[in-house]
Amino acid sequence: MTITAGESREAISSEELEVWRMLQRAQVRITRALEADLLVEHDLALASYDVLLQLSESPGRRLRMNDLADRVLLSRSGLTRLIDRLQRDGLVEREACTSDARGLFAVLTDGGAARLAEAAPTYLRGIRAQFLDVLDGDELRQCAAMLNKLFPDPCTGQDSC
Amino acid sequence: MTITAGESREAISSEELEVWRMLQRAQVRITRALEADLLVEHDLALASYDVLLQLSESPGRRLRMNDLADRVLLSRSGLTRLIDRLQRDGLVEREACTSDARGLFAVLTDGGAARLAEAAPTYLRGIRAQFLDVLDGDELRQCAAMLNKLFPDPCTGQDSC
DNA sequence: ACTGTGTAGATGCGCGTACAACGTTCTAAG
DNA sequence: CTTAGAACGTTGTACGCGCATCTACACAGT
Repeated sequence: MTITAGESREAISSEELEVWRMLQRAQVRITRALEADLLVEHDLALASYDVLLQLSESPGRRLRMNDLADRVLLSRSGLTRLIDRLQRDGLVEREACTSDARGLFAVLTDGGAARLAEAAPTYLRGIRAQFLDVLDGDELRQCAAMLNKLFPDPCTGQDSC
Repeated sequence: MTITAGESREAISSEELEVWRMLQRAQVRITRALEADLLVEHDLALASYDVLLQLSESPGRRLRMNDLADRVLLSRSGLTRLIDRLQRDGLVEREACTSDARGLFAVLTDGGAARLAEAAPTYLRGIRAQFLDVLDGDELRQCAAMLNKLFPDPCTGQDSC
């Protein structure tokens, strides 16, 4: 393997690989535990919870489908189906966009807000148990710093309408 | 919506929540980029790569289905189907366990090892680009320390036979 | 108004996964 | 030896996701 100036051409040590593997395992493990709790206690998938949460934090409890898809890390088609289900369950409604006939808002209903409020304690408890409680303040700060480098700032959402 | 819809012992600050969310986003992002590369360049899913890798690192290039399922973070049925596919493609073979007629080994074939060797550079390059290169040595050490707390003792695999 | 390019969502389809149930085999108690 | 229960792996089934595709609409240039 050729070595040029710059670190990116160096071989990867087994320690580095191990860090990566542990990261994967930890993330999957935490996410599954969290989702299982939500599913058992509130019959709510993690993706659904995220959608409800994003909507609840948005002005007017509404978001364009496109913007929402970006925030929830879901494909457009995936979001369409998920909103279908949430709408069927009465947690969300679709509303046309007056200034752009292509656009559609997903709007959180009162029922959806209530359901979110119900589930929030479970969610927060899970995060604390699986993640936050395990780390101290310094570690959390270090973690935040690393994440900022890993995930610069893609979410400059532009809302139209 | 406020954070404490229900009562937790200690409130979770929005910074903490934000760290968790970024962790989720970063992990999904990295994993998808990695999988996309593997798929495009070698027509190999990430889960398949992991199976091949685990087998290649195991004595005799073989592992019991159950042990393998644990290491790859897959359900038993999921692993059955995945091994079906890998076997169909000639990358893996099934072999009976002589001392336990219930048991089955998944065995890496020469073709599977070759395919793994082919794909490894892509995998390693992806990890470097998405993860390792972004962090410096200190950060990597901090990350390892945190992960050890989050995921105390992952792989205490006991091989039978 | 007309046409071409781009964007917003929805839909057909195939794939991969998990859950539950099943058959087979191992193990221990009687 | 017999039998109950656990463990291993596979199969039926349903579900969620993404890709490619489609329709409807927007906006610019002519």
